[in-house]
Amino acid sequence: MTEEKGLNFIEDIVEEDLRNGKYTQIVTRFPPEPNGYLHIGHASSICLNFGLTEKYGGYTNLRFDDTNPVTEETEYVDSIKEDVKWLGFQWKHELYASDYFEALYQFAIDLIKKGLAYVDDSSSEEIAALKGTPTEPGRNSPYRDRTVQENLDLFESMKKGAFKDGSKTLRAKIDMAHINMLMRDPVLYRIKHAHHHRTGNEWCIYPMYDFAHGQSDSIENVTHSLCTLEFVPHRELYDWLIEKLEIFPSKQYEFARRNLTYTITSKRKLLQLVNENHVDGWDDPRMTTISGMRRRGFTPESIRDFCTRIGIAKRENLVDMSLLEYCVREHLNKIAIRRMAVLDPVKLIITNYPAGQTEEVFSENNPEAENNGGTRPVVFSGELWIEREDFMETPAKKWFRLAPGALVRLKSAYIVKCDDFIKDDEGNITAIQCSYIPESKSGNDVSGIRAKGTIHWVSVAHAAEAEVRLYDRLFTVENPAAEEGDFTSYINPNSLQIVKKAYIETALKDAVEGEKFQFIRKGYFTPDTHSAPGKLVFNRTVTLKDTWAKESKK
RNA sequence: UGCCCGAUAGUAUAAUGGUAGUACGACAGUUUUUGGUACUGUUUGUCUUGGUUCGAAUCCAGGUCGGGCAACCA
Repeated sequence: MTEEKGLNFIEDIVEEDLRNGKYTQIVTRFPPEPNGYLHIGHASSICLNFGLTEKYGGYTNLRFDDTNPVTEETEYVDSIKEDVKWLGFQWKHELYASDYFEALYQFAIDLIKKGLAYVDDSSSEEIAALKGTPTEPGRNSPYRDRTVQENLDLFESMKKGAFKDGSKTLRAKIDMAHINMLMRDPVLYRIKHAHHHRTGNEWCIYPMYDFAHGQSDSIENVTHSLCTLEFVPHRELYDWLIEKLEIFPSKQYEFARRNLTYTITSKRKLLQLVNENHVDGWDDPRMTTISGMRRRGFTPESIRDFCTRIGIAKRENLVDMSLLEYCVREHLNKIAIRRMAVLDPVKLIITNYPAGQTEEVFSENNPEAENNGGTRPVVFSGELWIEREDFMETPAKKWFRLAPGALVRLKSAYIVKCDDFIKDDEGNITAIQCSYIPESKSGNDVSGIRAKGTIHWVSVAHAAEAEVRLYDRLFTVENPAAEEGDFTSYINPNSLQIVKKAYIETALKDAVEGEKFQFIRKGYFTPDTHSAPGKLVFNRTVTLKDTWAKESKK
């Protein structure tokens, strides 16, 4: 079978490497630093790395880039593993850069012996001062010409804890006039007397990213090391270290990180939202973290579909949130169970329905399911809750819901005609009076009447109650990170609207976390993580498309 | 005033010297007991100037614009 869709530039590289026999299988890795929760941008990277080995054979490792003990925590490790698994991917090996601390230490000694690294006593300010600028060369450190033996001894003392934080570093000896600033004798090791989440107090020197990442890739025989564009200048150093160390030549390739409108994808900024209590935690349903989207009701399938659709390239981008919403609607439409819930209730009284009478009507569970999903019984009565917005005292043009004198179908039940309505002293409508047409019962309608509109309802005497949380975009601007000033000043004050008491049909009473529902005509909903029987809480994942909302604005 | 990366409809992404496609969005229509879904149609694009070529989004040169690079972060 031939591939119809065009390949992205990384797939091109992989196919070329496979075709010319450079590799017989490929190895990739997903390498998060455990200093925060994963977000939609990581999902894209995960899909790329795991997707590549699923497609071309080989495997993908999960590797925690835990070389900075002060920012990293086990809580983050656990959440990252959960999120990757939830997205539906299985890593071959669970690995940690900290597993390689001893190996990396030996690499450093190797470099020193080759005369390619030295211990520098300069402070970080002094190092910066000698670094030069992008347009001026740097100057050599006074400690640059120490002998190999002296460097070996000093480095060993560093490891043994003889020196204070910041007093010494190990640096590569490359070229202080190099056009690439990262090649101007980059720091390889720094002293940090800090507790590490895995190695405890065993080490007091920690490798920098540049001395850990490529070597870890190499140790694991990673063939294609994929990272984001900001690491392009690091590639030269990545290759230099592998060459001088004479180890497996992993290759780094860079792609553009994905950005999404009306949100942020920066762990630092997400952490700020959490710390400053702008949101309810990392898994707040308004957050585009994996855990937030999971709690909001997104499915792994929809997120993976989204990542496939936005693709991978090297140019800057800002993807429309509407595409993500499309993907989740597309999946939920197929799997979500249809139920009726009234969020903003007003009473509808059927004056010609016998007082106290009830009857069961049957309503489809999911018309999009293969065999229709079957039906469930719903109790109908003469006193119902309907949505306040489904009635208009003075109907707009093209309005075909309830209005004085208008006919409307009550979903899965009867057609009713609005005869009158009642207002309180302040002019609020408190009840709508209708008469129903007995011959129009859903399923065997012999009335010959056609109602253009259909609305949902819940019987007053049989309704259960639930809290419903309606979410909107977290920011008021498309690209909060690019705006002037602090991004938190662009937070949407109406991003969460809580409906304390919504009326739901009885079939919804046993809803549990993980279940997906469509509240007919209102959107897709899922029980919140803190929802409990008797105290139900639903999160709105996304609204349905609403062409009437557009029409009514005309 | 150095080096590196990039530029294709509103957005994202294909076309790898040979018909500029696809998806989302927008707009219009058909179907509909969800103003949902489904289906149909319409709309809009190669940053710029030269060059090579029978032929350039693609190759070359210059320019413009956007992003990155001077952490003991990753």
